[in-house]
Amino acid sequence: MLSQIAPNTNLVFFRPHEFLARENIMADSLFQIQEGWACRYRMLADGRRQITALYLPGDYCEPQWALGRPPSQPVVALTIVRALKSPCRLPLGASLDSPHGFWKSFADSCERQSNWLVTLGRKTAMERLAHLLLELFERMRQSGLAYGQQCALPLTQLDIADMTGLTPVHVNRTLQAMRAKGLVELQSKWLRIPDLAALRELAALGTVETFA
Amino acid sequence: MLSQIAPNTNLVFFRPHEFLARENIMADSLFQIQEGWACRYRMLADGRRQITALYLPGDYCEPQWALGRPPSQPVVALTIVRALKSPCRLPLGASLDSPHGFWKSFADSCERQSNWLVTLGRKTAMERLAHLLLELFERMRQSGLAYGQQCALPLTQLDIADMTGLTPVHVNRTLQAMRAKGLVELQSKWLRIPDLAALRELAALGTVETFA
DNA sequence: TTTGGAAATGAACATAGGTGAATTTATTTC
DNA sequence: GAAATAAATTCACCTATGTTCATTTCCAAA
Repeated sequence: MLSQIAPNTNLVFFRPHEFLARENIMADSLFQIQEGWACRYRMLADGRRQITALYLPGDYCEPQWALGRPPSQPVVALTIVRALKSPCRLPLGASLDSPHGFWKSFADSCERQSNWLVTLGRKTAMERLAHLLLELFERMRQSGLAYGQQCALPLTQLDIADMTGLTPVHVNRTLQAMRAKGLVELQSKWLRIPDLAALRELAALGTVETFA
Repeated sequence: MLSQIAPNTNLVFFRPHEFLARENIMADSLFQIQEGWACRYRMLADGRRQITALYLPGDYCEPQWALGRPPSQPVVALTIVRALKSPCRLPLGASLDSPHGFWKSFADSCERQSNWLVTLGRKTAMERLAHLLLELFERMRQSGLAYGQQCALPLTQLDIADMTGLTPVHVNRTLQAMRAKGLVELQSKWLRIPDLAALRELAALGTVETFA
């Protein structure tokens, strides 16, 4: 794959908790995650935290930086991250018509963000978790990182809480209820979804949504 | 201003409740709102609704359509809307470097959306309302539609509830509490903010945020 | 000017999810 | 493989917000 790396592109690594970008500091480069997970978030003054995006292998971090303004939220590695770094200004021969690549990725992330507005604004705890686990599984599968009904899920229950707008205690309670119903298996950073259709129904509640 | 309208651009009108776009039906054109308000939303199967974007005068509706995929959520007029309609594919000589125009507008809407994730995920009812009223006031002011500390706000309390992820009853309670504290005046579709700084502090809770 | 429907308000009660603190189980690290 | 640290789990109790339904106020249409 090395032969596909464009000029001005090089490999970089981050350790867990290391920043890929800090608030208000102009990003000079765009990353494409090769391996590992990262997240964007915002902290409130009293310590409340909300994760606003997750970056998985294959994702660009962060498409919006190409629109030419400094990151308004920090991005931090959740695991060891290996990424391709390239100059920030619309790299990658981004054509609006190509069904893949940068713009596709950007449109996907906009749509996911909009789906999360619905989930955070209107869904119950169990529906939120269903949405999250399903979305992550589908994204991992699209990158060829799912194996049957399973995939890696290197998030702590605290991370999950900060993504779903719940408390860690309630995430724990709710995951147990979901396990009891046979909706998910989740242990030691590994997710299995025994019944995809059931989880989809729970997450979407009848709306037509594709987690892409 | 008529002289500034590009070829292939023409004026269109919508009545309240009329659709500017429907779910999954490819938009053939992009609107720039001249007058009136519209919103994008999603309904769940049991009737819960979440508004995911508001379109005010000056806004493009909807930047994402230019990325070449059908709208995933309907857009409906909240008031009488007058808009400029132009062919959908990246109109407007959109240059990435211009500090205004299409891409600026797009980046703004991405950032607002991300701010709403934080608000819906982590903020209390009063903080949510403060965020909403402040954002709307600032946007109206930037379009020259605010007068001193006041501006039009043609939303019902039901609309506000569907934007903030609350119930109409609780919106009502909370607005009254805010009135009692002298934080806002809101009556007959008109908003006045006696103390901008106080409302900002309540909305942001110490995080550095600009509602742009 | 009336009138009919929408919007706002009010009040009593219910509950999903939050809080705080302790305990147990995993996971690193040396 | 023992110690140290982080993550998950449990429990008792609490509260912000939801629910239901009635009442009042506001407007727009005739």
